[in-house]
Amino acid sequence: MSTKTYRIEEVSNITGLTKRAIRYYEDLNLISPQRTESSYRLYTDEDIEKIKRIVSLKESLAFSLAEIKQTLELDQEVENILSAEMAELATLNNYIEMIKSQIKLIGEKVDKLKATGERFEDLLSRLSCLEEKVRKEDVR
Amino acid sequence: MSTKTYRIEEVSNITGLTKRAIRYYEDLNLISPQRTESSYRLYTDEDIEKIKRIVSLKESLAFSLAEIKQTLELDQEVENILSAEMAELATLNNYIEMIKSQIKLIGEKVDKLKATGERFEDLLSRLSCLEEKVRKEDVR
DNA sequence: CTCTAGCTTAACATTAACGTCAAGGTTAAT
DNA sequence: ATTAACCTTGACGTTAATGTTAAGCTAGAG
Repeated sequence: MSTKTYRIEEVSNITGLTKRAIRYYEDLNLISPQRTESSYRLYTDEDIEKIKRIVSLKESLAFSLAEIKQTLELDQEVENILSAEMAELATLNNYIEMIKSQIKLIGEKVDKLKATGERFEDLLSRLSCLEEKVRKEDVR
Repeated sequence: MSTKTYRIEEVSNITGLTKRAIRYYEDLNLISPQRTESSYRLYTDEDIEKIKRIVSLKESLAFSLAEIKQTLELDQEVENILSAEMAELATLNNYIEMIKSQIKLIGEKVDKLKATGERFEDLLSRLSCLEEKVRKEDVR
């Protein structure tokens, strides 16, 4: 068994979270790394996996109001262009790129959410199996 | 044209937002309802549609850290049950229901995100048409 | 006309999720 | 043994997105 452990800075680099955020998650009892005698936090690969799951769930956070505003504005601007049926080529291509990146972003969020959903689908089917089994034994 | 207007409380009931939130969105320039002479806010059906879009985008917000924690805990508890391969029927069915509701919730968020995505897909294809058209005219 | 319910702005409060010091202990290389 | 580069725990600051309270107009029912 690989018993390698990591200190917080390394974990920060691996997960993309700040050290502050990682400690904060510990305050919230999302994670509970071991400690050295001098109370340095030591993270295992398991801890890191858990943190990665947290990050994935967090990243599927969709929109702050500021982002919603931008989204609606982009929408509106494009609608204006479309109804005017004219614009410079450069402008058009600009907007096309912006919309493409929006679509990509949304797609990524959808994927992450779906991954979480599938995880639960899996748990559900396994639980259902167990339930059936237990039910039969109870009858017996 | 239906010129019906609504006062803020009505809008609150229709959209499920608090009056405070609705006013706050106005501060952020997400909406700009008309005003009566005595500066009462008057919302049109269009305003309400816009607010509904905002709500939809907001609801696709996936998880706060508190929710993430619950999600991970549920996951863990189910894993424990599964690995122990035993539990009372009532307990099992409880967890099955909890997981089902998680799955449903995630499905709803995915749907809302997808709706937003499709909206942009539509804009993109219309923009691309226009771009092509403009490009041809430019060449001419 | 009056009263109540609803509207307004303004201002301060709160919660989540961190950022940013500060003061001091630890580790490891030189 | 020293020093730089880590780590620790506070504690206070910040931003977004509201909640709450207050003080004072307004609209509509009776």
